[in-house]
Amino acid sequence: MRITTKLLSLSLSLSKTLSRALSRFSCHHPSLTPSAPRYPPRSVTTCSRILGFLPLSRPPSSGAILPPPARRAGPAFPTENPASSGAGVGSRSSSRSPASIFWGSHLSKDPRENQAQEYKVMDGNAAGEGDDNVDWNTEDELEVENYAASSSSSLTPPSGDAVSGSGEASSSAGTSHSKLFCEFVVMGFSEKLVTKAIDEIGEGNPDAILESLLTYKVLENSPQEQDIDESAVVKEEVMDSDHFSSDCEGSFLEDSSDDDSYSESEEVINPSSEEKKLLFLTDMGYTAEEASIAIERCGPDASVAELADFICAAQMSKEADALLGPEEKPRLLNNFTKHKKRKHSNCDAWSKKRRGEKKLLHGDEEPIRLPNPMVGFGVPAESRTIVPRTLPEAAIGPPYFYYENVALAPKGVWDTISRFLYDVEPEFVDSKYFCATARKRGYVHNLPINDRFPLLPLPPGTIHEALPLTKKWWPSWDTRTKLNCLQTCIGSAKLTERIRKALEHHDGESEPPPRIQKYVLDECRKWNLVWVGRNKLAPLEPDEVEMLLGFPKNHTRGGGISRTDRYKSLGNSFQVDTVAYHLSVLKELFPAGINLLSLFSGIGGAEVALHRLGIPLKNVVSVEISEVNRNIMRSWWEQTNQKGNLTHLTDVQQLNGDRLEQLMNSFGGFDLIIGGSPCNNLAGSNRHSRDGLEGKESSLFYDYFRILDLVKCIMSKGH
DNA sequence: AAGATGATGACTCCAATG
DNA sequence: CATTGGAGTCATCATCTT
Repeated sequence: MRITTKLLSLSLSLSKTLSRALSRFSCHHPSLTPSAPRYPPRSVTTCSRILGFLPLSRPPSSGAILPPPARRAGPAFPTENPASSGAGVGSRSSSRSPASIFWGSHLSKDPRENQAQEYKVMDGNAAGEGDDNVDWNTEDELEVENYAASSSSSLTPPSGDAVSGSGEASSSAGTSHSKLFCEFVVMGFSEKLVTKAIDEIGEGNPDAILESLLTYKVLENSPQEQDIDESAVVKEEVMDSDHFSSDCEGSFLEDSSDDDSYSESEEVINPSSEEKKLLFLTDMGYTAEEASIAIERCGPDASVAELADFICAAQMSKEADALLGPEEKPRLLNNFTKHKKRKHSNCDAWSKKRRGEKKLLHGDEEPIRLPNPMVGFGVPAESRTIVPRTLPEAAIGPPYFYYENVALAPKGVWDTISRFLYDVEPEFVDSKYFCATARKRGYVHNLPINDRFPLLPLPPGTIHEALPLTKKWWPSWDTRTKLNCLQTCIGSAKLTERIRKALEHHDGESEPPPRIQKYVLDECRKWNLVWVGRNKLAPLEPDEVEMLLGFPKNHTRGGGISRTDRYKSLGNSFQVDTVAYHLSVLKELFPAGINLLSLFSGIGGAEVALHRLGIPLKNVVSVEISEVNRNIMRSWWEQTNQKGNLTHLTDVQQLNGDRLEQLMNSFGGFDLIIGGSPCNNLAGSNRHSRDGLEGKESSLFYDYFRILDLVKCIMSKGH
């Protein structure tokens, strides 16, 4: 029944190694530590494929580092999701373009196609007049003055604080290396090996160079067993990748349409996600056979990480068969097989097993835990001394980056996010320490954390301060002082009517009976209701939500935006004061202003935060799928008399290296890359599709990483 | 067509309890 | 240490109404 500890830790460490190896395949990731379990040939192949191995002939800069799992899988399953409904998912949703079914087609896409969806806003001083409509107190003082179009600070912040160029790429690469060289380095080969290979073979034959590099890689690890087998696998998979874009296309489409024909059947829990995982695993370099066996054994609901675990474990157990003895493996397989019939993912047994695994681990293998209290590296009210953190070298900017998502994600999600984002420890913060509403979020960033300061004026800290008119009607038995998380839906009028009737029934008494109190308070907490009259509760108005989240009043109002859309956009947004506190350290680093790449911009929480901090926005490239949200931000941009340039793009998936390089060439690179990718597949409120990081929308996280890593690469290449 | 409404649990953490 | 119950969560869908 129990899996042996040996196999468990083996499997887990392999999974971790795999993920680390994946992460490593950017020019900023340090090499695997010598002590780490080696898994090189597989990793090389895996990552090479994920990197878009085959188009060696393509311009290096156009290469995406890591296609998200859904990129190909999404359109291969013609669900009902086209752009129209996709846009409704929320401010950070992103529809899948059928044209982007395959990486290859992506690469060959005319960059102008993306440009066509883009429009330029407000060049220079052509901004709209007055900011009278904007309603925060310090608006006037904060308006940026004396804007000088200096680009001197665009690449290197003046302070040496956290800036120590990313070692590997800048040390020997310099600017003299060819694009080919850079491409191989990006793939994860050491500069030494690449130099050696190119010297031996010359630049004319990339395929031969690749062969050599793979050979070196194998030779490097030859003292250990198993490598002979693996080298064979490498070859095979290189071949696979050669016809990867042509041969597979048809079959994938056929398969998916077949699936679709019985997808309505209730026995099939989630065929498309199964297929997705199959594709993802084959992308990772496993054979289709391995992948489908894993899915069959682990069940249709196993995560990709679990499936990878399984395959690794199976491979290792196969190889270690002679050593371990024959009775161990069947146990392992049996255990995994048990999960096949589970109706829901992350079953208890699995969770317990995982928990058990983690207990066996130590040191940095600990899973990420949420802090209690959730104050991150410090909040304004708290005067504890901040321990200076040490960032992994690969994480150090430029550029700075800042990533956000819900703190209460399913287990393992933050471990994955952290691993991809250069092993930076997430900072979990509840906005209730900044304002009158809770908002538990995780932030992964490489910003300095000393000398932060809060936005002024400080926002109201309690419900009564934020909504003074409610104080009069607030009963003593409602002890809330902070609101719960503001979400995308509000309580209905019918609900508040029911509550009113329940309360009126006990109007003569001094207090309603405990049962009624409990009912009312439960509903209040669930729907964030506030007291607006005798026995009268009401959901928050959109402008109250704006205020609580730190946006100017009427930020989301007007211009054809419906009330429902306002709630939705606001519910998906940053809490400005919280984010601004973290970003405040940029003010002295970039006195002349910053160039900003804002992914999943939504209604512009990042831009508003920086603006309120008094940090001039020089060049802002904002990517946002929802037209409604783009309109909101464009309107804000004009109303606040911005002096910089705003470039709006629609789809993060279409932002490739070419386009990025083109944008960066025009103003010298980004100082900050900020974004919170879609949370809807992670959020607890989602009963329907809480699929984790591999979910349809939430998997766009990998695009955040892809783009961030591209920018890092482009910037380290030097312009 | 857009808005309003109600129905739809699971997962995770944590404090209290035994 | 294991168990239990409470609390909270950037949501989605079908259906009805306006």
